[in-house]
Amino acid sequence: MSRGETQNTPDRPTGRGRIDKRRAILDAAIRVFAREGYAQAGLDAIAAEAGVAKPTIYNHFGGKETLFREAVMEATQRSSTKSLAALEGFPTSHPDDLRTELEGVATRLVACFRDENSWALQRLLYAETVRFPTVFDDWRAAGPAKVFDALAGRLARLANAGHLDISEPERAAGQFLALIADDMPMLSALGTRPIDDEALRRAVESGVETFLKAFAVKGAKNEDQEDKAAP
Amino acid sequence: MSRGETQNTPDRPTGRGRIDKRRAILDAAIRVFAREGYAQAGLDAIAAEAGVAKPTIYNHFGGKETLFREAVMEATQRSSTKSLAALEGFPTSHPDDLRTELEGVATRLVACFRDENSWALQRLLYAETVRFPTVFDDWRAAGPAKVFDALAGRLARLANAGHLDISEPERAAGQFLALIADDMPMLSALGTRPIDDEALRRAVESGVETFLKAFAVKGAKNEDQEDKAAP
Amino acid sequence: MSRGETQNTPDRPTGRGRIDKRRAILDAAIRVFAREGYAQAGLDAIAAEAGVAKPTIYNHFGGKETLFREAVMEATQRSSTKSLAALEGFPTSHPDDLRTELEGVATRLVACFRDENSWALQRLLYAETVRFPTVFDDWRAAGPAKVFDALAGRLARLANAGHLDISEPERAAGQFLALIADDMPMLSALGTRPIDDEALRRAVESGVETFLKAFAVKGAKNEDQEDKAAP
Amino acid sequence: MSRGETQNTPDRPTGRGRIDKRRAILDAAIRVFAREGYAQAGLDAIAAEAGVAKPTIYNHFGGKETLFREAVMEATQRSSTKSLAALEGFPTSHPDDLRTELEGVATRLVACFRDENSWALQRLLYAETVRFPTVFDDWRAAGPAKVFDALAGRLARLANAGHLDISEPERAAGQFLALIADDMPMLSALGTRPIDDEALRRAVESGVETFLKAFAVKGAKNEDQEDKAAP
DNA sequence: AATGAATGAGCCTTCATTCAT
DNA sequence: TATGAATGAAGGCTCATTCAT
Repeated sequence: MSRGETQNTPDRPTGRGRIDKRRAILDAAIRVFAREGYAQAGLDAIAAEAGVAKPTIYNHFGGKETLFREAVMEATQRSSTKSLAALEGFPTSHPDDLRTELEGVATRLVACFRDENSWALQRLLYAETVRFPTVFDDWRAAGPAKVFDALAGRLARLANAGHLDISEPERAAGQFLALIADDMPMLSALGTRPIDDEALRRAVESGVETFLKAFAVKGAKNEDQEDKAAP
Repeated sequence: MSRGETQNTPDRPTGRGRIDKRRAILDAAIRVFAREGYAQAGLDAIAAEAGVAKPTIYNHFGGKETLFREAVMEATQRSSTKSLAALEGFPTSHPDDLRTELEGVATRLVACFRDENSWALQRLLYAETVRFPTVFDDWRAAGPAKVFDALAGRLARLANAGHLDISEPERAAGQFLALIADDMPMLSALGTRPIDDEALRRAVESGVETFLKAFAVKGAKNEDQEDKAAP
Repeated sequence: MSRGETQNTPDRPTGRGRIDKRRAILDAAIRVFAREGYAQAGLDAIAAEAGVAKPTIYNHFGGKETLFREAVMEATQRSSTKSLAALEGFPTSHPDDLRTELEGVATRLVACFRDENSWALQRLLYAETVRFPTVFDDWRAAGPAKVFDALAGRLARLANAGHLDISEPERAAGQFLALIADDMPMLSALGTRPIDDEALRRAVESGVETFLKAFAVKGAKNEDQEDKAAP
Repeated sequence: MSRGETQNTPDRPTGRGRIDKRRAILDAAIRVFAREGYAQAGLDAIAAEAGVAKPTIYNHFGGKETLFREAVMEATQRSSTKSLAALEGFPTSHPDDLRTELEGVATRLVACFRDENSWALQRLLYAETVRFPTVFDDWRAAGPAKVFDALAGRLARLANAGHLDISEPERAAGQFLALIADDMPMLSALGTRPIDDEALRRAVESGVETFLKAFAVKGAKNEDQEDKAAP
């Protein structure tokens, strides 16, 4: 429903089969592209993994490049939806414990970023933006930009409500993301190895800590800066 | 030291040709690999761009994979050397104006990161770490790890001297880098488009600002926190 | 039997192309392999001679080695069939004139051996048994072994009927073949030059003569040993 | 001394080194050609096995083809010399026991034929006579023809002395060789596997037996045809 | 709509040969 | 003389794409 194209009469089994094949091809394509890269990925492998014949891919997508673009956008949709969901409920209407709330979003976001699908996109984009510049733009608009805007908006709301001392919400959003997630590529070898959960948790916690030290409202009563708050 | 790199003896043509060709091949290889990716890069193109015959590449490197590894490490070396040089002289023995000094290193580091060579490495690593896991480890050890350690050491020295309030220097180094450089991939479309100088300057400045708000020594006399210093 | 060989249904173009191409490739392959040897033979040449594109060879045979094996076995099959046919009708139920009969089979067999196809196999096997030992075993089992056994059986029958004085039929079969065909490699420069028909005829005749001198039943009435039979 | 070319002053160590290298190259060449075949054999491998640099081969032989020709002829010389030596002393001046004498030569000849060097020649000639017709002629003249003639001459002498009943000595020589050696290719898989000694011995013995049955002088007193000689 | 078969183009690699020392 | 270095040519194999069914 979110991104269907034709899907005219879902009750017709004919249409279903076609949809199913299209979906199977896209799924196989993302996997193979992520595993092999664009140039190395073979349509043979994709066709085999999708359980269809090679020409069927051409019937549906016209060629390798279009398949790549559509597969990337499909994965972007999935990834973006998850990330936006991670922002739901933040901030609460009464952000009593801001640190806990920030750690909550941060943890949920990081959980999205560490998803295999997300890394696959990351690697494919780094690898192929030179050859397919528009893919990057489409990805940014459908993925990171949405998340970024949503986060900035929420931070702005918190600032307006006097819970944070932020003058440029977009800058703050970027720095928040940087502080909680910039370690991940190194921790996971660019997404190719499992991340140590504990190390990741500490990095997130520490990122939030730094963010709060920089943007917390000074003299606020509900902050847990007991270690530095002198009477 | 046995087989130096530069070895400036232009009077002896013997052996020079070999060194020159090797170097020409490595240079061409990085360019072509960065432009096309590992799988898509053709040894034909590399040979042509290096001005040598294809078998010469095999005489020197044995094959495509080894050439890739050596080219990456060569570029890593260059990149790492530049970045380490950017850290030279930081901090000065008397860091009177810490903000200015931090902006200095940040600006110099960011200048390194925006270098075409650096982006090429970044893209190649994201693209090929799945296939060549050891390349990632070698790169990290010879590049980012060195810069990271050097920066962490310098921050630790500043903290020990009472100029910064840092408990975990390595964490602070990571967050410093994140704050000043995390924007770059998006600003430059993963290194494929020229960065807006002014936008980059503001991002660096803002990153340093946030870093200082989080790690500056509270109540210090030489800090320029006049905007927040309450009377 | 599931996928027959000839399957004469020229009205159904479906699938015929496949069979035809496969056959054309095998034919071309034997020719080129025989002419150039395994290593020197190029798949380009085979494809051109077969009138197909190079990848078609890979679709059908998977690679050069498999193509070689199948081409050799195909030629072996053809050769073996011919040789076995040459043994048909020998001996007749009433071998009145044994010399004439032996000269008949000998002549027919030698005609098989001098076939270009047979020489091609011979040369390929001598050349490549070092590299492909199993090819030799397969060839022997499908070719010479069959002919040899058939001949030995027929000689045994003649011996049992009292027409020849043979104690070891297999040995006699080998010696018969040696006597009638051992000259051929030298006469034809290992199959690379046309054999002088008259020389070959005399060699066969002489071989049979010697065979008979060694294995004819002494004192038999229907032998034409009038020249040596002393009163 | 037999086939030296330059070899002006063998006392000069300079000349010795040259001779040694030439010889080392020839030895390596025969080995590699025999093992790999002409097309597959690499000059790299030959140079490495000979312990010289590749251009040295060109200095000595001019190219791959000439090296092949000379290596083959060198091996032919060796093989031919051995085979001729096997004929020495046959027949003795008083051939009392002809069977034993024939089995002696046969055994000695077969021992030559089963030599690795001899098989290498055989395989190379079968493989390359199509491409190098003159090599075959040179080989035949320097090798088999000599042996054949020598054997035919000796058989003729025996016939003239009344010890054998042979009208065409050359034909008899060919048939003798065929009878004692025609089994060898099959027994040894064209020289690629060790021959069963006992099987070979029986084949030789049986070949001589057949030869004698065909060419022994009838009614001779010193023949061991006790099984057939009726009083 | 889906597929088996076929293909033109291209790539990695190897090799016989030559050049300059 | 002997060699390290370089190269033009060619070979085996793969792949994205199309045709006919």
